[in-house]
Amino acid sequence: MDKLVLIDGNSLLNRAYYATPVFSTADGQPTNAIFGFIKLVFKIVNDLKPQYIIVAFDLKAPTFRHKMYGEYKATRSPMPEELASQVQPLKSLLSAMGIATCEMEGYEADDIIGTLSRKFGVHSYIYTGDRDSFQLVDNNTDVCFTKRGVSDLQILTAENFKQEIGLDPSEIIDLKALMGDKSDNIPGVYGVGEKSARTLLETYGTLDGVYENVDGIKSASLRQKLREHKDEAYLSYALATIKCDCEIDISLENCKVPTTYSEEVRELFTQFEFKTFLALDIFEGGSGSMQTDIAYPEREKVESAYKISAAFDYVGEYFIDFHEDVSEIFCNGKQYSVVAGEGLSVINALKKVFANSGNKVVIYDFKQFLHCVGDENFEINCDVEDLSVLKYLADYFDKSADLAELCKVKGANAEFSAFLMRKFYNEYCEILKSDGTWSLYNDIEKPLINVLFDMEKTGVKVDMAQIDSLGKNYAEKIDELREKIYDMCDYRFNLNSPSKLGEVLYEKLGLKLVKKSKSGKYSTGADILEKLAEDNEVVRLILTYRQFQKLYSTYIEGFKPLIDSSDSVVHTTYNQTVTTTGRLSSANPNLQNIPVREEEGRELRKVFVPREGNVFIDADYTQIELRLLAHFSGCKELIEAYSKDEDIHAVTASQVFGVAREDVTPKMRREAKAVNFGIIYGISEFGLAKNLNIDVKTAREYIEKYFAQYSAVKEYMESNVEFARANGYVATLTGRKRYIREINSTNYNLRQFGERAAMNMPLQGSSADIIKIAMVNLFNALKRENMKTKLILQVHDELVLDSPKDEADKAAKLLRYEMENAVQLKVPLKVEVAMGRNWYEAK
DNA sequence: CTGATCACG
DNA sequence: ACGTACGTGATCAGA
Repeated sequence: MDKLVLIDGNSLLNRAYYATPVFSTADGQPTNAIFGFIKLVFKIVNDLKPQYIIVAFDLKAPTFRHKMYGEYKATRSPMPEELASQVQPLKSLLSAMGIATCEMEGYEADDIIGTLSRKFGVHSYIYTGDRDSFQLVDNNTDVCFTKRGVSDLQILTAENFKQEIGLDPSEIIDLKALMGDKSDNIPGVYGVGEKSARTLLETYGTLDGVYENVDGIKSASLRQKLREHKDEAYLSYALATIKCDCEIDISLENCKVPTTYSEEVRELFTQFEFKTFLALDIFEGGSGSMQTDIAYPEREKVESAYKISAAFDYVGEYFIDFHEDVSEIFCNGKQYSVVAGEGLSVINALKKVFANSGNKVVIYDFKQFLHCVGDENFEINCDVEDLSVLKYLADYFDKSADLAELCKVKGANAEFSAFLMRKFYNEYCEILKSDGTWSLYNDIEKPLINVLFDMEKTGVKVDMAQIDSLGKNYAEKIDELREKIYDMCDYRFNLNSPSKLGEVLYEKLGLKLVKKSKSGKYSTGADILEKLAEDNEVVRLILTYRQFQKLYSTYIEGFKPLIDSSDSVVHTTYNQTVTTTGRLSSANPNLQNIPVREEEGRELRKVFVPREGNVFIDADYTQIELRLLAHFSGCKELIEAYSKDEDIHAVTASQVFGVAREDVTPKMRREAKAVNFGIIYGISEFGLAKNLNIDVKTAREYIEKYFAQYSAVKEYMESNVEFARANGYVATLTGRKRYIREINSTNYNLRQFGERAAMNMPLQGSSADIIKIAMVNLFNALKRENMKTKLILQVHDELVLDSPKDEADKAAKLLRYEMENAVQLKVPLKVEVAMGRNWYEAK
């Protein structure tokens, strides 16, 4: 049977808009929704191979439903401007493409689709993001529902409908009649939600059935609700019913799926800057192949060292998807699947590839590869590019974990991973080169890979005696506290379970409930317990218990298995490709969150020690993000304060509280410090109030005062938000980008979050840029000076060196110099350096 | 496998 | 009327 595709144009354009990050052409026309829409159309045509296609649209004019019920869709907020401006261009494009569209005054797209699905005696496939259309499913009609985004399709057919939805298609109308529909403002029966509506339909079958048996309904309140809102229920039934017998004058002949497209379409794609589509062979004179499919190369399984050795005599580009057991390697037009086994090690086979300076290697996660090499004689003379780092910088949206997943996400065959690397590599390079961030990759991130590898490989030495003795102390404390708490509560329970603790605290001990968590459980977070602790001994003990429990489980027990028993060294892994701001992260173990704020935990830093005969040199940027704020905003007061090396929090305090510098109290300084932090985070009254434990009104006054004093900062923050709104992203000093989809969201909370992220990222991210530059430069300087000093730790604004005593002074000077001079800003970068026999002393 | 909690910048 | 500081990772409990 012939296939007819019916697309709910408005619904899918909307989905495409929110699923695709906002982007625009050079002249400012947003095109993301159009792109997403056409991509989906191509995908449907390609996968389903239908004979006919029609796209139905709603019109602005009121429909028969509005006449029935004035409030119909009244609560719907208008389309965002960036989306509205894409509707007409899409229609023109579809028309140029020869794809039939249909819209009718007085009717919605749903009605058009319903009617057409019954009209021609073909099998219809309805594509929509709207559940209303579920009622249209029958033996000749499937609904392809875009669950999230546009690619996650749920296919509903006559066969699977009951199983997937739990109802028959026609019952969708009865369901809506009872429960209503918030998005369309269909009232339903007030007080009846999905749950009770489904129960009713299970029992009585239809809306009529429900009302015929309304007297027999057990629940008095439900019975009353149904009686009271009977009119609304039947009105809702009428509103939810899709009309399948509209008068539509359209013939199938005019709805054929095009095979090739005119020059006009090519021009429109060019105008919209749709490079992906221009690359397709779908224009007049071409084959009409919609296949974005790449012509995959020959792939050969190799198990003999001899054979692969011959292949690797080739000089040129190599693309390597490295795994110790099976590596995929693409070179010279062919992909080799190298299976490690007796007499064939992938590393050995690759030795001559890396040794030949005429080669260029593209690999996914070079640092990981270097850890696997292990061979002292493995020389690297060729240029090496890391696709995982390139992807991190260029592909802002995809969060796929590894190369195999990336291939799948891009709709390609993951077996040809190495071959596909070339395609991805070229795409990413082009993106970085065209948006001016090639140097961020080439001069910072790429050399940083080797720095991080060296840091990880070197590792940090651990004092085993110290960790054991601390562990013992903590364990004793924990036992003691646990028994005391059980005694005082007169009840033994799992102290580590927040939910049990909540029950005991609030139900058994009858403490005043402050707040419930999202999932309806009692909150027992430290900020809440601290308020209760003022006049409750048990709560104080619980807080202390928690503190030691954390230290013991995470930093003693959690650490032990990660210490190399042969030399007492821990090797963390620095992840270069996870954060949205450009920071590194550290894992297994995380060495970037070793306690420091409380003395009990700070002791743990005595565990980390230099190697024999060495000292630690620790250097911290002081307030680097606030200095960047001064730089970017150009705020005169801040720049002046930093130029004179003044106490910035005290300066802020005197300005915000309107007192002379010498009259600033410690409390005022503390509060001003919180304001300064708040500014960096994209301040909100509520957040500041919570942090300082003051009321929202006071917090608001602080913020207003701050912005009144530092108007340039206010303008700078606003400009970030504006920029993000217009461009969809914000950027750092080096051009590192973060796209913020939430910035134009219609959801207030999401949008607010987007705005705070837009304010924070350039500061946090530029700080990350700067320390990365310093790390690369320091690494080179240490090498240049032939020094044995090793960079071993990075904690966002702090670097730690493990340095032989006889070169420590020189190393400290280099360290300070490279950090302070990584970049030139309008304010000086200040670094505090300290030395010590362990991390505790050096900080 | 997610949420709550808490360690850091 | 709602839910709120930015960025991470580890551990534990309880589905």
